[in-house]
Amino acid sequence: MHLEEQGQSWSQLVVAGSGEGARPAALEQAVNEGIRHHGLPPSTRAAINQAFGFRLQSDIKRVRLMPDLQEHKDLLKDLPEELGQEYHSRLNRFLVHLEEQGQSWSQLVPAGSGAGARPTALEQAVSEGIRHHGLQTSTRAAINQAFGFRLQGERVRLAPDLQEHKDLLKDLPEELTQVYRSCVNRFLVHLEEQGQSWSQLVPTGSGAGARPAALEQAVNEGIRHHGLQTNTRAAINRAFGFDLQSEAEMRG
DNA sequence: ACGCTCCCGCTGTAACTCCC
DNA sequence: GGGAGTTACAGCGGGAGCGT
Repeated sequence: MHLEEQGQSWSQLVVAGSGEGARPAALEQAVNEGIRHHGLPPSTRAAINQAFGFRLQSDIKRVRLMPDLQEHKDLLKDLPEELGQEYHSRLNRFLVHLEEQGQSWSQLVPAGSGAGARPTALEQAVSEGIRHHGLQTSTRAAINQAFGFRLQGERVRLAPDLQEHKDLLKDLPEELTQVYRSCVNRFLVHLEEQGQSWSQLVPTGSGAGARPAALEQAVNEGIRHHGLQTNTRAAINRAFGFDLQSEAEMRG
């Protein structure tokens, strides 16, 4: 019925003969739009997949969920039982990440590494993944807990160079917690590394409740692609009374 | 429509390290 | 020693997928 309301028909969207395992692009788009914008129930996609044996997927960006390498599958299977589901998930993500980088666990971890070990190649891969590829900070904790390793994070101490940014830090509200100060600090440093500055992104006079678009984009990019802590957005909102939103919120 | 599970992102506090 | 700054961690909530 939704299709007809849109002036469309099934045969326009699905190439004749599409069968088991097919993924008709036009149909996928129509289904996803119907769900997103026209109030179709989210299960519509699953229903169509079941009915026709298709493999339609959601249009939100999804990463591959399971590792391909047998070695990695085995690793996941043999994790200690008491490891929480959350850490299991982080580890899963990390192994997928490794494969995307063309690497594997056994390349990074010398055979026989046991409790207390600190395999350098692994440590580096984890830190890089966290800093540059959007892995969660708790990935390190997950690996440490699962294998008894003692991986550490990289320490950088940086302060902004621009006077503008130094002034900004000096004038943060007193009640702002240290964690949030740190996040704002890191963000300003990040901006400078990108050749940008606060005043380029934030229109003068932006006050409580504002949502400067350029700033929002810079923050979300920094979090997703440059390893800024996820608190950074919250920190900036607290510090300046802004109402920046996450990519997830904007999707929804 | 609803329940359940899995997976993931967001937030804020706890616990740590660094440096004067 | 203590303040400033950083990282680890836990809890929460929500989307997706699947079944009923």
